[in-house]
Amino acid sequence: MFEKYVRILKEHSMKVTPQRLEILRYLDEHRNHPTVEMIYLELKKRSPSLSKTTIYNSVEILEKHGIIQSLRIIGNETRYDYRSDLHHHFICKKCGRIFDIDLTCPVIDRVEKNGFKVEEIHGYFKGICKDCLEKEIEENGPKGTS
Amino acid sequence: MFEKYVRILKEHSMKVTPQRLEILRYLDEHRNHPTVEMIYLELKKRSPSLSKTTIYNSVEILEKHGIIQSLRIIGNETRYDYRSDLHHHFICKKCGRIFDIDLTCPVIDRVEKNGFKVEEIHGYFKGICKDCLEKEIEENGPKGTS
DNA sequence: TTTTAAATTGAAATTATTACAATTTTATAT
DNA sequence: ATATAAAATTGTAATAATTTCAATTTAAAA
Repeated sequence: MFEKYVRILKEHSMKVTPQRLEILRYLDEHRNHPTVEMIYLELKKRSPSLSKTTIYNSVEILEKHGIIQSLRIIGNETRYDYRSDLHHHFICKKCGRIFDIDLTCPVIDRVEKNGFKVEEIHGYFKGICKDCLEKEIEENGPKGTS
Repeated sequence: MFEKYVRILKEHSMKVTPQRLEILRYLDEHRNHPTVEMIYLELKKRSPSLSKTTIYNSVEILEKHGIIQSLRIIGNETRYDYRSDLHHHFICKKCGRIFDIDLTCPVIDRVEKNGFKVEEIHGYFKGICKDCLEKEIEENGPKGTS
């Protein structure tokens, strides 16, 4: 059940705690780029003694070890992504869902050509997702037929 | 002095107020991607009755009209950029300065090929800027000679 | 099993932002 | 120039997100 996450923590010489395992599992199984609040409310159902500070501490150290990644794509809250590899994000302005975008960034070279040493890239795309576009067409007819 | 900003506000049918003019001028002349707090502290020197709420209100409406742009590149605060055209940002992890990066994004097409309609792009690059890299070389010798 | 360093917890503090009601100001019509 | 109405500014209070901190508990090494 948790072997996978135990292994990850041990690989990083991090202590294995039930809280960290639950947080990792939640992020891995949901992939919904949740806020601390979302993780907290969900996990608190099964572990009523869980503290929100623990979530803050855990996501901080998990990110520091490069196990997870934080996002600041919308609103005032930080969101967390189980994936830590380089990829971008798209947020739908209609439904609010955040999608992972698997693209390698073709402009790093050009930025580095200006003398910058690039260590991280965060690409945030905002617009309307496929599903919401299709719904719009159903409702309004194709190409805004009025 | 302020004619430029008066013109911008009028073009958008926005009321012209001294506060808005000062905020626009500050953003235009500094280009340091300041937080609300930074704008507030600076402008308050000359206009002691200025309210922080006014800064929040103003940057909100200026952004809504596409006159300025907001950034969420580091920390918990929103930063503001006088430029509203499409460009990216680089933050130096050493000196904390934020640089404008003028690159057109070559991946929009590929994102849209996946069915998304892209309306905004925010590219955040993090690393070490040219100046800080050069300082490192001065201090440590070239290529980490120890 | 003991020990010790690290993690968890909950409360309090801090920081960023938003809400709101009273007052003032802008810009239009007179 | 003046009156008016709508909108902006202000200061305070409320909310929301995050951080700090000290006490307690726990993980894992000896």
